Amino acid sequence: MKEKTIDYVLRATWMGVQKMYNEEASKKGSTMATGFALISIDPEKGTSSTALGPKMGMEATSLSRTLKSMEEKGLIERKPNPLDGRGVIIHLTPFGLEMREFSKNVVLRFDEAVKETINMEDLETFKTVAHTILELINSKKIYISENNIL
Amino acid sequence: MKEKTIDYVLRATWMGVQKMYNEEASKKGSTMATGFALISIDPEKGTSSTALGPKMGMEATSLSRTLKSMEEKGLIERKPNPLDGRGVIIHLTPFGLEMREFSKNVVLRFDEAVKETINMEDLETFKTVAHTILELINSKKIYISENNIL
DNA sequence: ACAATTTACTATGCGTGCATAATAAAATTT
DNA sequence: AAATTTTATTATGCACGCATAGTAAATTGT
Repeated sequence: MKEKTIDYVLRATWMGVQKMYNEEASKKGSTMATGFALISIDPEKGTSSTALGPKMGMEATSLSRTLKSMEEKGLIERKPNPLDGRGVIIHLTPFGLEMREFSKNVVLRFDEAVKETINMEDLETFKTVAHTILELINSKKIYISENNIL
Repeated sequence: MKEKTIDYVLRATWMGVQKMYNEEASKKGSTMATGFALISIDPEKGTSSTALGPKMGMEATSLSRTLKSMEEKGLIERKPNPLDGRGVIIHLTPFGLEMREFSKNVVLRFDEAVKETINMEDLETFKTVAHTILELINSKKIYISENNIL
């Protein structure tokens, strides 16, 4: 059996987690990305659109459609930022808060299940390796394809 | 600084790799998924549609659109399977073969870069942990949300 | 042989994230 | 103060993978 490349392992594992998260979320008529967003919104002070993406580890613009559907579902409200005419602060509705608890539990229980199954040193190694891979990519110094330095 | 959950680490890392792969592929007018498909198609014997998905670690149906666009771009040809009236064998065109080499190099160079940066034991641990996480999910025995056993 | 089931696809809707572009309101320059 | 640049946000096109549903050919059961 041929050795799997690192990208394959990463992709397959993340896809598995994603699928599980979507299955869980769909039990409540929600989705994975919605759950992540709910978790990342400050339940008291709210969170600006711009801050939300980075907080979730993604581009700020990637949430446009998700936030729109969350508003339509009554999970969030967008209130103008009194200090900045451009700004918007996203607040959770009571329903949003309720769904936030559910989403948070799904994530935490999965995290616990992993921690119960895998010993701490190995998990630390896992995180460190993942971090190093990301750094390697972002260092833009790996020579990948002929034409360019990434 | 709060500890990141395992799902977060996995997701962020895979997203980083995916982004890099797409940037590389776009230099040749291709995409990540197309590259993965090219790599997984047997250059000599070809590969059936059904076998391709699982070979790439995904559902067999997930490739419908990708394969269509690959055919339109002249990367592959679909030939009927003489042994099975339902079956189709996907073959690489000369252009497909050329692009396959490129894609393979991108993957292999990234894999090498990772291996040069991270020591082997840690990488092995990484792969083992990833595998264990997937097993944990697929064992369907983790209790995640209230209503159901996943 | 005929009917029922299974298998190999293909197509399509949905969610997700990136890139890009547009708009409007700061902030900065001049 | 006016002009330029930057920043916050939204919208949209594209790629990707899953789920679902359809079609046609093979297989199995009777």
